[in-house]
Amino acid sequence: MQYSSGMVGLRERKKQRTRRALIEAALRSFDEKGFEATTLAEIAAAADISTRTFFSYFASKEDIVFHDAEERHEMAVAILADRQPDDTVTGMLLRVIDAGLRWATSEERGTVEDARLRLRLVMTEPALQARALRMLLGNQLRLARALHEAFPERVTPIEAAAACGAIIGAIQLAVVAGAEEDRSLEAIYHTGLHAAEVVVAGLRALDEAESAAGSALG
Amino acid sequence: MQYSSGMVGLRERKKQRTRRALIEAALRSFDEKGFEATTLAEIAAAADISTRTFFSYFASKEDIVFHDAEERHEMAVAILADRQPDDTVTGMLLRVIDAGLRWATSEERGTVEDARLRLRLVMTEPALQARALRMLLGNQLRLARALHEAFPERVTPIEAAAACGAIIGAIQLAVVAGAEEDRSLEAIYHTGLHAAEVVVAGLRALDEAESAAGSALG
DNA sequence: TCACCTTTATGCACCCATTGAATTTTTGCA
DNA sequence: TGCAAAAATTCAATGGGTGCATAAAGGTGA
Repeated sequence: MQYSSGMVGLRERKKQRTRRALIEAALRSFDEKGFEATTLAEIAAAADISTRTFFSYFASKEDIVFHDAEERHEMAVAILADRQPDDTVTGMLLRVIDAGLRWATSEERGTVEDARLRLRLVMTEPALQARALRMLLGNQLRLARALHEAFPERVTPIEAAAACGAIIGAIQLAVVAGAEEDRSLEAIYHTGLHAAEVVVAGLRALDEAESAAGSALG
Repeated sequence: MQYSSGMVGLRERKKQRTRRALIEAALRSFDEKGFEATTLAEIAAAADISTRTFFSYFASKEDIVFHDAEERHEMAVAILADRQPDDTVTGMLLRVIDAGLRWATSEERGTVEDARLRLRLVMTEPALQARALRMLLGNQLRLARALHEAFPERVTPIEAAAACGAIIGAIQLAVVAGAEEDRSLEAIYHTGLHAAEVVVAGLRALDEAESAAGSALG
């Protein structure tokens, strides 16, 4: 049952190799020439397949960049799935956020350069930004559903949606706003966490003190 | 200085008439056949211009749907621009939110049908959703800058971004999540307000009581 | 009213992503 | 080896979008 890469046939191995080749060729080209300037024909040629065949690997040019987004989301949902009796809504949400931010800024499976490139591309290329935002919206919806299922007695579906939308929306905007200056991945990570803390404390807290930097995270 | 439609030349009037014709023809067709199924050629033909000329009126097919989004955003920024000494961050933000929600769900300048159609299109058509999200992100950034300028002593630029991202992100997700059932425009308006209140109170409040429906709004 | 300049509009030739259909090549397996 | 299924290829077409050169108005001063 496990696809441990040794017991699968030639067919599957070849497919994975082509997939890898496509991703690497595309990312290299996006890096050098930009996303728009890179044509599908070039990407396909670099991986030795016809342009038509490209579409049996990815549904669109944009999808190459987000090829591993699904597992990230599954990780987030998995965290919510095993709620313990003494878990709190904010506690679990912050755990999800922390894991997600680490994922985006450290990137275990690829190099750190990949993470940096991806961030740059999404900030720069309109088509990728649009795709990323749509994906983010979809994932937020699923996350909200998972949150409500984890805490059915504390949050309504709408409140779960508000909570997920708020915390992810805050992080997203804070990161984008802070990205104007050249920043390290660590700085981005901390900006995201700070934004999350503001949301946990509530906007009202912004009016009650000079700064809302609290102790939301252990 | 005022463009009162009587003192402008024939050139300008003709341009506005063509623009109107494009918008109306396009929206009607989007409504009847869907966004994707409507081609630029049809839209242009309905307004009696060549398809090439279409692009001197709108930069893309999607832009027709959001033709009046800019003034909405200017209204939001205008609210923040005249902060009074006793205004609070959350108070002003809620005022902006309330105005924006009313704008989207009541639509003074067009019919209510226009508002309903636009919501349906954005929920349904991937291309429009992507465009809407990108526009929303840009507007949030500008709103965050305006918020920081209105309260430079209370919120840092990052906190302003977190606040705007949180409240708009919460509303967005709550509205999208709640849109699965057929809902009236009033119901959408109230869902949005409820989401905003959750954010104002803070996510932590979700853990402190059974429900977080508070009295954030007078 | 005419000549002249500036804005708009158009036609045309492209590029590129994406899709459908028909066909051919590969691979897995009996 | 031979055959069925999966994958890759070829070919054609659609549709959004752009650059460019040219034509048609519209505005303006003399």
